[in-house]
Amino acid sequence: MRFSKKSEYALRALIELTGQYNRKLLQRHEIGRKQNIPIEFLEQILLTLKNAGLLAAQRGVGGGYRLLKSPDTVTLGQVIRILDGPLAPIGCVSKTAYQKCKDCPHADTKNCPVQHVMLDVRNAIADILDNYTLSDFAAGPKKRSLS
Amino acid sequence: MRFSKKSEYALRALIELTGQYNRKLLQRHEIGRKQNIPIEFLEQILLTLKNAGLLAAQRGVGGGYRLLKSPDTVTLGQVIRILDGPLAPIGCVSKTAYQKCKDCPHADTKNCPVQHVMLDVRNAIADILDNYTLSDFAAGPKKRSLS
DNA sequence: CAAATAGTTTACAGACTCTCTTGACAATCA
DNA sequence: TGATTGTCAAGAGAGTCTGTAAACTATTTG
Repeated sequence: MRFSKKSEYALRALIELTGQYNRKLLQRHEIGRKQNIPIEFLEQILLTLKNAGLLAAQRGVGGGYRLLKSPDTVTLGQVIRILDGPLAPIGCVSKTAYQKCKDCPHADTKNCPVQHVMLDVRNAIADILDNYTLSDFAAGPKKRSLS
Repeated sequence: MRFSKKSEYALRALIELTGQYNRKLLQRHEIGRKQNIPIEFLEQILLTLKNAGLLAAQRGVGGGYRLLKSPDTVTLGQVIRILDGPLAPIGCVSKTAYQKCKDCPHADTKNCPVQHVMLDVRNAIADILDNYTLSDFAAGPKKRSLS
């Protein structure tokens, strides 16, 4: 039950980009060096984030990446879903990418014990990650609701 | 961010075994048939659960598996950790299998934003799964604290 | 004892994913 | 034009996931 390196790198890269929001462009190698991320892999990740509409890129001399959306409006949940897909621990409790269980004898009955507890888990995860913005995140550890 | 089929099958199998706790032995194919689980794969899972001390097995005619521990004392968190490893979404926030970050620039500083939020996530997951017993689980959907 | 039953163990196969690299290409700027 | 920087497609290598297969051991029944 792990998040991928991709997601982790994406979040770390976004710390840098949030720090430069509305300021300057950041190049791949700057981000890679500061956050210690393999640069070619990072590139893929930045591209994915760009294609998802979070970043803008500029080519050529003095080019680089910048955060397109306000860091107040982007949540960690959004970022992780872009890289890792749904937060839900099993497909049949995902709200953004629901998939019907194929082999569960309780499928469709609304009485599946597995589904019930996994939905709790999904909601707990989403409650945290969908309410945590890049601004919160880049500001570093701070008071949060309750653990 | 998915739990494996192994964990899901394990939980479904344990519903059956909890239902027969202190009653009769259940054979692989009974469990497999009722829960619609590929029998040879199920076998591996039951073995793993047995080796973890949750089940007892008996060979020969009339053999089968039974739950060894009281279903009140076994939590879903325990089961999932046996099959899928730690609940934590990244190694550096696992309480049962901590692993130091290798590439994080904040490693060891206690100021890592990623670590901070992921710890929240880990705790949210563990709070649910480590407080949900097989008895709760096999009893089916019921009132739980708060979602 | 013999045969049937049922769990045990080991091996592995196919598909897929994860992490990362490579190389050719396109746009921008000096 | 040439250097810089992002874009895109492909794939390599290792590992994991989901299962299958086959030989083995223990137990019970007859």
